[in-house]
Amino acid sequence: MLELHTIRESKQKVIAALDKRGLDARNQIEHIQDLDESRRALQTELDGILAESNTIAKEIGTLFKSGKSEEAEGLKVRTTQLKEQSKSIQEVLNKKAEALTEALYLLPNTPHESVPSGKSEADNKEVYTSSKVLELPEDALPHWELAKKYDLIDFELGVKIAGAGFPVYKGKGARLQRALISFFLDQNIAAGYQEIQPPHLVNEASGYGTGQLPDKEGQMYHVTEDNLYLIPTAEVPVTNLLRDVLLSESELPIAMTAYTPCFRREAGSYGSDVRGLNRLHQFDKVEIVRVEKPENSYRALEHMVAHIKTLLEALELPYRIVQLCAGDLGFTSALTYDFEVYSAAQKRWLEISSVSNFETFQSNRLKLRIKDAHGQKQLAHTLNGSALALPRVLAALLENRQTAEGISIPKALVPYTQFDRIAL
RNA sequence: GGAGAGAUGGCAGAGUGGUCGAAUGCGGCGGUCUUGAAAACCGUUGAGGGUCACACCUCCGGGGGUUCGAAUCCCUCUCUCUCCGCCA
Repeated sequence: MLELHTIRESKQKVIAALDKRGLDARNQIEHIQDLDESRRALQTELDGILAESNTIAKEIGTLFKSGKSEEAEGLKVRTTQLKEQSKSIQEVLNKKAEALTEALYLLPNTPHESVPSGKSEADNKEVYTSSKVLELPEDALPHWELAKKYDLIDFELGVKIAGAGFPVYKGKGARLQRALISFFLDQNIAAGYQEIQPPHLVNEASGYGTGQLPDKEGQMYHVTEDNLYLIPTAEVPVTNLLRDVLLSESELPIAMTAYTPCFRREAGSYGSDVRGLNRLHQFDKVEIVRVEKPENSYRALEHMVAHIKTLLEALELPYRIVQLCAGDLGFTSALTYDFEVYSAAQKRWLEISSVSNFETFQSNRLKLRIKDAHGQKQLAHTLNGSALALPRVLAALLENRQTAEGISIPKALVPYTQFDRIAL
């Protein structure tokens, strides 16, 4: 969530930044400011009362010890009054503080200055395109047909076991999936990321920590019996490893990578978007997460982008990078690059990675801070990116690498798959 | 599922009603010594609010209560650990 002092000190800037997202936050910001001011006024009033009552309590103690119990009894009357006062102020104060937190939770992150303005996907800015886009023959098949032809994925069986959006990978399809996971993890480790295997269920505090709650409440599977959530991405458990942590500068940067399945309810999705592997309730993803000093975070973001490029190049896939416009930016992000792979058979771009700098938006909720050598504390910056999301990579591999003799496996993957072709 | 124990600063760990924001150790920071480092020794070192800065206030898992006064007593919730049972 946004920092209160930022709102207090640069109110107009915050409003302008949120306006770029297409959000008129003037009233919300005013409301927050009112709550903040009245909260502080009440706090000051309460502090005064508590100070007096502390002083009297000490006096009473001294009086009792020196045997002047009558005088002490006299003072008790005053403390009783103070107690009543402080109690009623405290009640109002708690309500204000709660309302303030709730109001702050509802505000999305402010976009970085360089984020292009715009309303939707259509306004995103293409910043890089890899060599040339493959031309496939007219009879090229989409991946769901290829998956069937070579018996790699069974969507119907998934429906029987769980429901739509829960594919069953079989034989070389399963092997290819596993190969991709290992390949990505190994590449990430080689780039300096520490491998983590986190829990796949998280508690409520973790959901709030990275910003899925309360914003995306309905998009996560909720195990109500135990009040746990199935993770929508490894970002949640991995970033929350650092919740309530005070880091020393020497511990930075922190770079972690994790493979996990991801679970998303995708309530409201429909149509051709959900065909095949395009949108699933359960999918695999390898994630990278970084914690950085504020002054280094944008350089780190560029490094992440460069690293993800190497993954796609190793897979020999045509791709482009787009910078999301303010209107398309995720709730928690200040700047996001999306990687999209071209699906020749579907004739469309498929998002396979999203790399973001959250600046202090997450760390403010997480209470993730850095302490420098002089004892100065500041919030860390958090970043993450997919490296990479599996299903669409798999889809793109199948579609882009189909030949009359079957599907050829990129060289870099062969050591992992142990086969270089999927044929009938 | 049953029984018991516990939750205190970056970490470990003392503290059963006022002298406790809290002993001690480790870690961190500064210094002495050293060519440099280690060791040793000396000093320093919790977090949040508030203030120009002080003052002041809050915080010993969360919430409530008793009391003039609570880390300490009571209630409650959450979580952790141990033993038993069940089990991959």
